[in-house]
Amino acid sequence: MLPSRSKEEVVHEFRIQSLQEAAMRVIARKGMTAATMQDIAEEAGVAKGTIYLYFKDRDELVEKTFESAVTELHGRMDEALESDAPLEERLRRSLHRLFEFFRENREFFRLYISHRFPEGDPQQRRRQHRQCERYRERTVKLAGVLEEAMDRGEIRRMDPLRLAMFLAEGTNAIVIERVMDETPQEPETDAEMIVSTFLDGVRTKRS
Amino acid sequence: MLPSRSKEEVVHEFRIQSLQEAAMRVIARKGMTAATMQDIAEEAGVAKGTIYLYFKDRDELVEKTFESAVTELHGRMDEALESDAPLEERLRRSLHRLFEFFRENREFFRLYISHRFPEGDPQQRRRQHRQCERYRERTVKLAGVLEEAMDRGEIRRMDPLRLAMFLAEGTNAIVIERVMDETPQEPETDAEMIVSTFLDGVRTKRS
DNA sequence: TCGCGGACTGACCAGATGGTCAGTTCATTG
DNA sequence: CAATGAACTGACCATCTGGTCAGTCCGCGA
Repeated sequence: MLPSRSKEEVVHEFRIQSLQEAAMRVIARKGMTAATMQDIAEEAGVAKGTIYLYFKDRDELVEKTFESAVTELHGRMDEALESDAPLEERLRRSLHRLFEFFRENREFFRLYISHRFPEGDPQQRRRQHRQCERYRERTVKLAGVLEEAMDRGEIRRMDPLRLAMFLAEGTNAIVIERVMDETPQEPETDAEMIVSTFLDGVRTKRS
Repeated sequence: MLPSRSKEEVVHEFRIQSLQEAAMRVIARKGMTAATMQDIAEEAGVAKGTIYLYFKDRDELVEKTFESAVTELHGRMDEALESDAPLEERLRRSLHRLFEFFRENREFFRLYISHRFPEGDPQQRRRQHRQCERYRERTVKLAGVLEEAMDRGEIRRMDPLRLAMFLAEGTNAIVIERVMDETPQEPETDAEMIVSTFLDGVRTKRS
């Protein structure tokens, strides 16, 4: 049983969430650096000062926004990856959830990729380091699954991390097209194409 | 024979080039939006105002800088892609040049990727559209080569553009690791890993 | 009904940054 | 040597934006 939260706490959390959602929309529309606090406040229908009642500063707002969404996404994908099905099936399911998530949360995409290459001095960059790590988590997790499959002899042996990066970024390419060019398509098709290319390659076999 | 250029023109072009190189270094160090005109001027060893003698505004400086470098990179890669060797060989050579280029021009990398997801209003974004196109060029070119290979029966038939995107982004992943984590390695190794994964996949074949 | 206090507002401030331009430097030329 | 003007400088300006805070609003309890 969850501790019964007072009405105030519920309202408070609701505000936080709606501010985060507004931030996601604005960042998606204008880009990470171009999205101003004023923009986000207007999008959320509050005054700029109100945001500072719920978040210490701009960085905290962006960080928390990113954190919530990425936790949701990674949770869904990990669940699929952790089953005991064969690699092919696990990859397919995990990719399916990835595409599904980005189809539901198109806004999140820009925020997501803007964290891959944090800007600013190395000093400033340290603050974003943890968020960059969240991105890397997914790759490391995937590398673990791949290494396991190598141990079982399902795939050939090679550097698992590098292979995971190749797969993860290649997958992103498809997401990029879907989100940026607004070409809706069944997640199944995309997932299938990636899995089969990854596992079997594209070369025609000569009998 | 090139039209003999006057001494002034030579000096002028030299200045432009050294300003562009300074811009590349600063952008690589501080990031696209954090790099100020003051920073770039200091890096080039001139006063801020001097930059405006050679470039209309900040946008033009960045655009021209990007343009020069990307033309160089694409030129090198296209040359490799356009030979009449089998696909495998062409891919290998092209990737080799890509890795080589980024090893020589680490600075360019941040500028390169920052153009993939232009920020700003859709209205402002239009100015960057052409630069975004330069990025896409490479993918389209690659897609053409892949389609040709499909026609010849070298690889199985599928959406060539999507396949090219997958390959191009997957390749970027490796470049990212090399450039960001500063782990030098022979371009040959990376290129070989990508080509073999792409062509043959990773699944162990059962006889 | 009154008054309390937390939620909210938005004018305001300080710092940063792109861009300007009046003034300076200096090689060239008559 | 003096005059010229192109190259260059850097103080200055206008604007923008993150963050502040004195004041307003409003629901609720006495």
